[in-house]
Amino acid sequence: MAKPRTYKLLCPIARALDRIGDRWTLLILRDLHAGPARFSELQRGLTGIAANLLTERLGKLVEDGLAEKQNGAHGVSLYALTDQGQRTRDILFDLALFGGMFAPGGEVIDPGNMRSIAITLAAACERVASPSLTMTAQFVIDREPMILAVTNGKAVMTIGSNEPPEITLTTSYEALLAVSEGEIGMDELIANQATLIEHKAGYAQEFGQMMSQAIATLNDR
Amino acid sequence: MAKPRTYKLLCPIARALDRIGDRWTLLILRDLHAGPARFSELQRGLTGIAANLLTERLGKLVEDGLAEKQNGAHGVSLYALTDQGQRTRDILFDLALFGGMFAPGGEVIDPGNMRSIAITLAAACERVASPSLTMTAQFVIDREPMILAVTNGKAVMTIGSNEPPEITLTTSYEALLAVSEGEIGMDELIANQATLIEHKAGYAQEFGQMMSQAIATLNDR
DNA sequence: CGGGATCCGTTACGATACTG
DNA sequence: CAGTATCGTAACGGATCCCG
Repeated sequence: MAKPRTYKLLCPIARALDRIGDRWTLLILRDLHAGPARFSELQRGLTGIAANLLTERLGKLVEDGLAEKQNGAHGVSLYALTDQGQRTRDILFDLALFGGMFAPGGEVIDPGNMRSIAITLAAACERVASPSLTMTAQFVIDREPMILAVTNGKAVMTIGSNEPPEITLTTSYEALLAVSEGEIGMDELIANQATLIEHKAGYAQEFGQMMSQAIATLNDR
Repeated sequence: MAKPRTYKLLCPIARALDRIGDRWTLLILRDLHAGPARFSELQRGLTGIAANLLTERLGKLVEDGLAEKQNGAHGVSLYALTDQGQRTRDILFDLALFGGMFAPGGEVIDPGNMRSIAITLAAACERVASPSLTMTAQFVIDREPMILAVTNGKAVMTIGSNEPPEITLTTSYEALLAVSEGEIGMDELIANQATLIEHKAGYAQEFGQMMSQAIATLNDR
């Protein structure tokens, strides 16, 4: 009788899962937390999602008021989180920290773009940042720039380069993975496989310390 | 090729969802957070889950080290969270608070047992409890007892009656729903549709205040 | 009766092809 | 580029049966 598969329970957890519990939906939200994205950008980042599923999931997110379709420049349309959609942030933070318990599978898969790790890095940094910390750091990973804005201990990572950073870390996805797997340390990364530029003096040490601790929280097995 | 539907991505959120992202799994964990449960108890609480799915999900949770099968008294077997499984707590807390944004569906469905609301009540109480608060409260909802243990601001709700409470609130599921929907206030609940017993003097006011605020956070639309 | 296993119709997903 | 359409396959839902 054309009934969708919903839990139809009064429990708020079930109500939440009826909106964001479907396959792919939380990963779409994950990517949208790194800033507005176009359809093809999302599709590229979600290795292997079928176009029709992405269409359907985005449609449901819009319908439920968690995302909206914006008209960007040059007639391109962008999907962005609404205020309500932003409130999935804590859930994704927790999932990222919980998922660190499990060893990743075998082969390294090209993630398509860096959106998939943006919120994870933000979660890990926020976990270890002191409540008073404020800094703007730029990451350039495989030539893709992203900005980590830490404001009074709250961390947000956004794809692009909107704000002038106090520090820039340039490295590769694979090298960063090696760090997150504990194969090399943050110090070795900076020494051998990355470039760290201080645009303002005195941020390098604090940044390095934060990142070391942050990445350690992603791998507490 | 017998490949299960996993994301196979390095992102820890994807790794997390590969363990707990399947349909029903998070709801099973929700119920297990209220204490060890037998198969039939879980099945009754998860209105409509097919037995084979519950079997499969439990098997995967055990395989992934998130739950374990215990041998209880009289040869009954119990499923319980492992330490790793306990770490889904924050995720469920956030889901409960996020899900409060959405209005529940039409019909009131008998939840089968009270496990489904245990972690939600704990989440709401912890959200509003001061970091120094410690108290033990008993809820008896539709004759089912559960214990809310708040320790230094951390809240855990467990089915049963293991600890002597300082206060007992006896009421019905429907009345509690009416409060959570804002139809009646906590004070009206206590006055008309519930019994509040202080086993130690002086806890009633603090308890009532906490519950009012807690339930308000479950309904911030 | 509790704790599942088996079977089968229905629904959702995944891959590819196609269109404005 | 941003989706729609189609179709084979995998997962789910409900029922029935089995076993201690």
